[in-house]
Amino acid sequence: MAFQSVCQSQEPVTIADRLFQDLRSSILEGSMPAGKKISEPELAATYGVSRGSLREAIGKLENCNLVTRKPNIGARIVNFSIDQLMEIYQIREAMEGMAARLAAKNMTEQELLHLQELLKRHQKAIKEPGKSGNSHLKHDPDLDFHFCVIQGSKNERLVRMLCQDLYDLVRFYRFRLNPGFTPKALREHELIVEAICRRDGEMAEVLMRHHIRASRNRAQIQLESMTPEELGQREKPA
Amino acid sequence: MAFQSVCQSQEPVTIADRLFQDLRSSILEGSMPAGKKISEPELAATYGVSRGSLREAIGKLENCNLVTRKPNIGARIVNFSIDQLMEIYQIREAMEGMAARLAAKNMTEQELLHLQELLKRHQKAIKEPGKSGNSHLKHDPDLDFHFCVIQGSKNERLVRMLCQDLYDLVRFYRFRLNPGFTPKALREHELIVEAICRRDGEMAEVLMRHHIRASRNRAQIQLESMTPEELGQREKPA
DNA sequence: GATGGGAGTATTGTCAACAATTTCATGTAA
DNA sequence: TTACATGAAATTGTTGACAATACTCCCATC
Repeated sequence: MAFQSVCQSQEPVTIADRLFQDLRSSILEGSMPAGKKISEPELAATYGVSRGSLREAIGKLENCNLVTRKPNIGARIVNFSIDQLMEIYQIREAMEGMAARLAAKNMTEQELLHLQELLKRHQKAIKEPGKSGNSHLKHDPDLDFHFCVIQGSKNERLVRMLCQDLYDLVRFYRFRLNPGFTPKALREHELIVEAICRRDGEMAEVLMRHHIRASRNRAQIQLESMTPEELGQREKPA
Repeated sequence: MAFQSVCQSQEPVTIADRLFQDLRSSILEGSMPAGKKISEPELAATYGVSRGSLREAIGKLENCNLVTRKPNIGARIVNFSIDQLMEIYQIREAMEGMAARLAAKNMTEQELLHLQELLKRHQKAIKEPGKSGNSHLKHDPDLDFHFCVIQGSKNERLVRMLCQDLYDLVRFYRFRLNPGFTPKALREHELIVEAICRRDGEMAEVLMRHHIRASRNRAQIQLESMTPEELGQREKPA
């Protein structure tokens, strides 16, 4: 049960849908330069579709916060700053804290087993650093864990808001960072799972918030030591 | 500084924008029946625009969670259940709790004065119940208060997520409810403002979460005593 | 040399027609 | 009577052309 497969499960039935998913992947993977202006005629020609379909796809990307649009001017790939990333961490702290609280209350026994299973795999993976060299690019264990907890909240809208809208942005940035999945982070995951399994929602929320704050600090330290080039900030300001 | 004027400030420059805002108001005010299917040719004719522009507006409404769309089938005005409203309260509890914490840290002295000013007006208004008969329909003091705090968080994305995406749904439902602005709620507001003015973020968050939980309970009690007709659930299921 | 205006180009917004899909109604067979 | 197949009507998805707006480059003026 991969992260992507559940959150973005509906396969494209319409041209605009397929375009949307293709463009979304390209943006998240970084093959479309951050901050670059989108030329509608050019992109439409590249993908061999009409401008109308492309515009609809761009509209969806705008909803995902992956592009910004100005009337009569055009759309740009997002290129958000470290400050904006920190804003997202604050929001995640609040929402995922709540998700952990709800998960402790609402997860089924089967889901608890699945979560513990996941944790064991991560524990094993982190002891064998050979294989997990760059596999995090396609399958991030940290995201898998968070997604599992979020799903467990059983709050449909919370799941949508986090997985669809917010985590795209997380992945957008994470792709440009080193894997944030350290032994320390794993230990935090373990404590969260323990609290959830005890059905201790209060503690699960506290621990999840602590974990996300810690991740935030780790990311901030890492980011501040990087140059703009390393960050892939190949923006082309207007 | 009205709620609407700040959160949805940009005036329509394009036909699709104007359409979007018109439709959004119609849906929130209830003049478009909840759950009703949208007929593209019919609506386009009503507003005297092409289907293309209408479809773009519908796309924006979908992003605001005010309509749902299925490929090759069409769009429907949302008609969400009490359970879904409760989900939204949970999300608000988490996000606005964080907003209150941040507001205590980041609000300027001037903003604090404005907030206290607002509170005084509400205190006065609640003592003179004559005038505030149904004025809450257009200018809800409770929403004004919450908006003021959210703005004070200085977290741009948090503001957008709450004001643009989530509060539309709150207003959608609130329009069908009695005014939730009771003396009890006002007292809760007072306590929150006190904490924010003391720059006590921890306490502000606790109080805000308590307030939203209490609002949730008040709404739930009220909703459970209402018939589907009173709720305006004039849905026309597929 | 810098600034402002204006024609020309390119891009975005809008529209109406065409294609694909779904829905509804009718008729037939079990 | 019910169930299913079939075809017509309506609706949505897609496209290319036209209109409106923004950008660019050049030239005149200060």
